[in-house]
Amino acid sequence: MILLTPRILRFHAETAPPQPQFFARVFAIVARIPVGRVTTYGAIARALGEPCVARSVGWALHLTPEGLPCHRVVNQHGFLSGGWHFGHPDVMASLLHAEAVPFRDVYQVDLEKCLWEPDDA
DNA sequence: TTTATGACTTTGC
DNA sequence: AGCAAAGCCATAA
Repeated sequence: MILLTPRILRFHAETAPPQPQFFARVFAIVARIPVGRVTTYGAIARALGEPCVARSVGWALHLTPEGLPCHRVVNQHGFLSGGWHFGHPDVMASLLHAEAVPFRDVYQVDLEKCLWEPDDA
């Protein structure tokens, strides 16, 4: 289940940004990433209909609620950019290894094999 | 309100 | 193929 932090909810309630529940959309897609697969910020952004919000997607993931498989989100090169959020990329790498995600390098997954493109439809 | 930053992407060299 | 610069969006200060 997707959980929005009180701060985010309050922000939406007060300012009503042009992109309603932008975070919720990102979170929903991240939550739909199958086990053993990973996706990229660009793919998520594209699923949102805005290919250029990749950066914002990373921002949203910064506020990732607990229970969201944010470790399955990597950059276009397959690097565990977000791994640092876990304290150490090895933590993220371990999570991905546990899901049988093919690695191209120690901190780089093989997008050719495990890339999952989200479908917002 | 304006400026600066970021878990990015794409284009150009 | 690999490195550098510009662009885009949302957020934080």
